Amino acid sequence: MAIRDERKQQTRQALMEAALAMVATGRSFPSLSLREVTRDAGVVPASFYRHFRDMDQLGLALVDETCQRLRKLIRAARTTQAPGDNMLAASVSTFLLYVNANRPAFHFLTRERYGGTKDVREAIAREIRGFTLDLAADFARFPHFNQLPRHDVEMMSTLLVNTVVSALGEMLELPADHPDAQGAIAKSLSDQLRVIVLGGLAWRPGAKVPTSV
Amino acid sequence: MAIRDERKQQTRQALMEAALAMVATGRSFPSLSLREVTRDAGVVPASFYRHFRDMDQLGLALVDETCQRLRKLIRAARTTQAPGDNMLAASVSTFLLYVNANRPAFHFLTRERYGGTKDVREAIAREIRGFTLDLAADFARFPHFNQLPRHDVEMMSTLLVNTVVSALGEMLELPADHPDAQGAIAKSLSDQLRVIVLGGLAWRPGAKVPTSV
DNA sequence: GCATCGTGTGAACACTTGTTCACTCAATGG
DNA sequence: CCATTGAGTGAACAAGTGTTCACACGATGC
Repeated sequence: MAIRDERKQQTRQALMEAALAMVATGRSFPSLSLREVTRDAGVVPASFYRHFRDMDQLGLALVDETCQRLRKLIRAARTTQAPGDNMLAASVSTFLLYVNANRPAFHFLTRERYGGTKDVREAIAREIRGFTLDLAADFARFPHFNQLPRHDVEMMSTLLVNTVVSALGEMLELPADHPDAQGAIAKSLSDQLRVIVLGGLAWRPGAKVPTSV
Repeated sequence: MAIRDERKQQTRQALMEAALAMVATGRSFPSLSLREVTRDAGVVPASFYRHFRDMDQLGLALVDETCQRLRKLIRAARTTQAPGDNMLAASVSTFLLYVNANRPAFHFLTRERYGGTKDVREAIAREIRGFTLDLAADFARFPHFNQLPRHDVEMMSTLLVNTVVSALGEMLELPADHPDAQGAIAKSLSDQLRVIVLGGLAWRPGAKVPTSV
């Protein structure tokens, strides 16, 4: 019962990787055709239906699997992370290593975050939110922040994550091997994160922000 | 020489609005077909070529025109903006009004920022950068910030703009008339902007941020 | 008033698309 | 060992695609 399933997963993987590779070269996922994907995967179009009902399902599977893989990696990295003064810069640099090691996956997520179908966008938003909450939990253990309302800490986590995601988008526009420009982005990103942390330290809950909306 | 050009601009506009409307309903621009657009615009496919060489050119024109329009609006709003303590919240609320009044345009820009072709992405990035520099110029006139290096002020402007853009993306996922959720986003956004400003006030240039990348 | 210009037309083209179907034939399990 | 299962095949389909062409016919400029 092994060989059969194994081969099936193999072509399933081929389909997903073909789609991922095409997105990584600049195509947008919704513009990929089923036939293109099967062609690149070295399989006849009809075989596609043995694995996915349609392209939308492929997209969802792609989100799930790439997110699952990234979550594992990030979780592993976070536990081996020694807290300290230059924690930010260190986190940034390991994050950039991830990105370069998983460019196609990040490319796909970045493009489909707003570009994909409703289901895909929601799946990605859910993943980002989950990651934000994890970060908030970590963050809420630090001196000043453990006295802030949970809501405020989440607000700042969201801000941090958004900032990282923006830098990610900027990085993916660069060619893969451009260390100078990547270094500039890294510097800018860790400066920005530092501004946010400084702001968080100066933050007092519920202070003079008129909610005039 | 008036009537002819006028009618031409009219169908050109129809083509652009048709594309914009389709993107606003959730389609991604690269997946639109030339024939679909002409059909929605009430024109035969061959007429398309009287206005654009191909769909890519339509996309670029769409970026240019929507950005131009938005820039005018924003510039007008900025000059009528009285600086003051709740400037942030006021800016946020007028910004949200813009977004709701120009949903299709913002939808298009948000989706194509990472989802479009290289040319389109670069055009949008250029626009955002231009806007960031404008904001930095404004910002550099305030007490504390006029003593920071230009580079740092731009870094913070970028951070502010990225934060607004993230909130924008979140807003566009909501249905158009959902004042409660929009209010929540507005509150969160102005809190986040406040964190950044607080961080900027606490920022000292070149202070203990190790560039270990 | 008349020749010219140019937007929009409708038909035609060669292709690609998603989906279906009956089929092969190796792995599976009793 | 032999019947069954199911991943992959290749052909066929109706429908949609981008692009081209000669043509119509009203506005334009002399």
